[in-house]
Amino acid sequence: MPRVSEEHLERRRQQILDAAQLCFARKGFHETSMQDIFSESGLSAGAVYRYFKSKDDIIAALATEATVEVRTAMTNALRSDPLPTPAQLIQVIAEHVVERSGPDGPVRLAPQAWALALIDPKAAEYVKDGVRAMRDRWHEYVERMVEVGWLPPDTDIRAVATATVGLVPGFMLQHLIIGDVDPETLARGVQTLLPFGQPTAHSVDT
Amino acid sequence: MPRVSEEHLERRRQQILDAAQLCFARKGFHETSMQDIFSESGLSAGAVYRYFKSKDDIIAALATEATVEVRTAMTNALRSDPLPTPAQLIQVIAEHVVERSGPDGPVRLAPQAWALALIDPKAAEYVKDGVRAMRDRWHEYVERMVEVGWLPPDTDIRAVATATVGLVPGFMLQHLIIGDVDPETLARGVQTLLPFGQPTAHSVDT
Amino acid sequence: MPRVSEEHLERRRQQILDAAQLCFARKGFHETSMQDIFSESGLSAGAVYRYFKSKDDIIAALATEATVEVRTAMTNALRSDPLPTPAQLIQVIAEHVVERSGPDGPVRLAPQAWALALIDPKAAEYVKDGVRAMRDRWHEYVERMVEVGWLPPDTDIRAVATATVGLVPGFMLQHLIIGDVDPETLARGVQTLLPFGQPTAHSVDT
Amino acid sequence: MPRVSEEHLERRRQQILDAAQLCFARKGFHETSMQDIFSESGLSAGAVYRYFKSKDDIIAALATEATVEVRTAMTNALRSDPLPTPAQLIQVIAEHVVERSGPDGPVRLAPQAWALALIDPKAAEYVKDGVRAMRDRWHEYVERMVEVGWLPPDTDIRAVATATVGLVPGFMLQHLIIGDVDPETLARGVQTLLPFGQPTAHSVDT
DNA sequence: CATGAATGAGATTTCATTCAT
DNA sequence: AATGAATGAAATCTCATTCAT
Repeated sequence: MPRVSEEHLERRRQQILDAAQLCFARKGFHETSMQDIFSESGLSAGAVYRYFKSKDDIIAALATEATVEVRTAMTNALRSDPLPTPAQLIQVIAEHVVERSGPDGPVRLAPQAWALALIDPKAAEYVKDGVRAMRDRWHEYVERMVEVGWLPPDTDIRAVATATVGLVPGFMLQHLIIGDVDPETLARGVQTLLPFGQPTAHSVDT
Repeated sequence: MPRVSEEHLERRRQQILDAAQLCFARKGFHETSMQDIFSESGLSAGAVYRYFKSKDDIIAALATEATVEVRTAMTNALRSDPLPTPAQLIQVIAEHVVERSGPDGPVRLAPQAWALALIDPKAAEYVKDGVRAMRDRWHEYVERMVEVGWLPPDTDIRAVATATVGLVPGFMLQHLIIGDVDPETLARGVQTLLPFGQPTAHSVDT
Repeated sequence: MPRVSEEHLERRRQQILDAAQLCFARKGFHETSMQDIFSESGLSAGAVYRYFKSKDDIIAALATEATVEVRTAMTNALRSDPLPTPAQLIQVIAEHVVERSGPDGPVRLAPQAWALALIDPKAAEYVKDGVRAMRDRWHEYVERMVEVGWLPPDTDIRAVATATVGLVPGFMLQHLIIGDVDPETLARGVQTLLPFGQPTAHSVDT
Repeated sequence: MPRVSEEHLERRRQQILDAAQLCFARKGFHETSMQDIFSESGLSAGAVYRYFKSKDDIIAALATEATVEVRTAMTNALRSDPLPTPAQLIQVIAEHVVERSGPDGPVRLAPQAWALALIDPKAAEYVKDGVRAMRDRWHEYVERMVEVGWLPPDTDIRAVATATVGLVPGFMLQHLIIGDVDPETLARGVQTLLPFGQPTAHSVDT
């Protein structure tokens, strides 16, 4: 079936990634055998290995993508005008997370990628990039918080970004592992702590 | 009626767990072979299997313990008098995390346990307990924040706990994966966001 | 009725054999994959399989050729007039061997063909032919040795040919595997043992 | 079955080597699968891999041994008193070769080892050692030939050893591949060429 | 005539676990 | 109680070959 279109090749590649994502989300990187991926994709061993050099290659491709959409959602949200409050921002992100957290959802790969990064130096590279990218978004957001006067001009922006970056994995873990949290609750909690954009903010505190 | 003392048995058991923890911290649950544990512990296969029914049993024992000390540290801190500010509290916890995050440290097991929980229902049970226990501590702390007037009486305590619980895994991931954060920075960020116990709190906001 | 010329077909065939010979000389029959041959020849799988039914076919074609040139050299030398001494003959052959023993040289296929012949009955056929052809040359040479009076008339020609035939593989193995022998040394050794054509021959022996 | 005797371990090791030798002699290194060795030895995969790190390890162990007995036979023969004639010596060796050349005989591994040495640098090491050891024996023999006056005092011993060393592989190849030669014929041929210890030696030549 | 994507059997090796000693 | 030899299923990956285009 040679001399196929570029598009055909890309479709095959995606077919494999889709199958692998389902398998990984269900069984994890290690417990998923290549045979699982062959079966799920409907392709033969040789076919899969034509598109990916190794299982690690497939994992790398997916682990890199796992949180891309969530980050994109965050980027869009934080750049909207007027600046969303922290509660609004986190709610948008949390909703994206929930949407992609079903039994087969790509978000389930994120904790596995974190675990992998502690073990495998190759994986550490790209997982590090992902986490850093997330923190960069928060950094940008905190800058804008300063701009609009929600935080003082002398704010240590990096320090604040470091603190806030935990909101997303914190929600992911609670959602994926315990499963009893929802974006609204999270947003309400954040609004209570960071009552920007509300007249009653921290009134007790004064 | 055993020939050896109860104490001897307990010591052997701990010997195995210590060895396994080092191995797991270095290579992860899956990449660590039982042989690795035999070698590290200096015991034979038969000996290890006398104390633990299976590899999963060892993982369960360790994954349960992984964050126990960090939680204890948190419990102690939040019950001290006067109530620590969020920044003080998180700094104490983060310092405990850092201390236990060396190349062999038990904290490295936590992300692996999270990943495992998504895959293995048995593991999900005890990991869930661990995460819930952490959230319960935050719940208790938020209650006290209300008591001392840092948050309004009608605060949705559960929602705020849900939000704050991410601070610790957020820091752990940044520390373990990227490695460029420290407790002081985190505390400063938290102090900026939640400026309790400081006269200048959110003054920009009014 | 082919669309392309006979010459084109032959050229393609040779192109494949040339590529395969390089691969086989470098990596051996088994370690060379068909993909290696595709790459080296610049042809596609389909193209190669149009000219050769199987990998074994290519091996057969090359293993047959491997020592043809060396045998031709021997034939020419032994038929020259006057009859070369054994030392002269072996030196000519050894020089041909050395010339064809570089990293990619066809002589490197010979030991592989011998090994293959012990395993594969098909290969045994043509390798047997090659070895027999070599022995026939020696047979012819020994006949001429008798003719010129270097060996007695009642010489068991076949027995002598059997003995001498080892000189070439013996040199090949030492040259290919150890690499510290040269045609001159070999010739000197032969001249010492079989001092024909020299006045000092076996003077110790008389 | 632990805490077994040293002897038991050695027996197991030999059991594996014996099985592997049969397999390799019959099918060659590559065509023999590890499964073949498991079956032939009656051991499980795990058992075999306890004693040998890899298939290459087994090959190395056997390829090293393949010609040891033949070399020992040669050593014994050449050191006997009085010095055997070349014909006597080669006949003894050839008989040893024939005895060990049956369908399962270890001598069948020698050509395979030669072929392997051209491809695999690891194998080249030990095969080189084997070939060199063989040449050293011939070197020793040629020295003694000089001592007893069969060759002149100014003989280039190394050159002569280089020439004679081919007698054994030459016979092996003819015997293994064509199968129509026998030690007596070979000895007769050598006697004709190197007529030491006989009154009629090279009489034609004078 | 030529392409090269696809096949799928089969190769080597590892590993958790058992149990005779 | 302790040993460690043995098991054998399963994992990843390769490769000669085919055939639709």
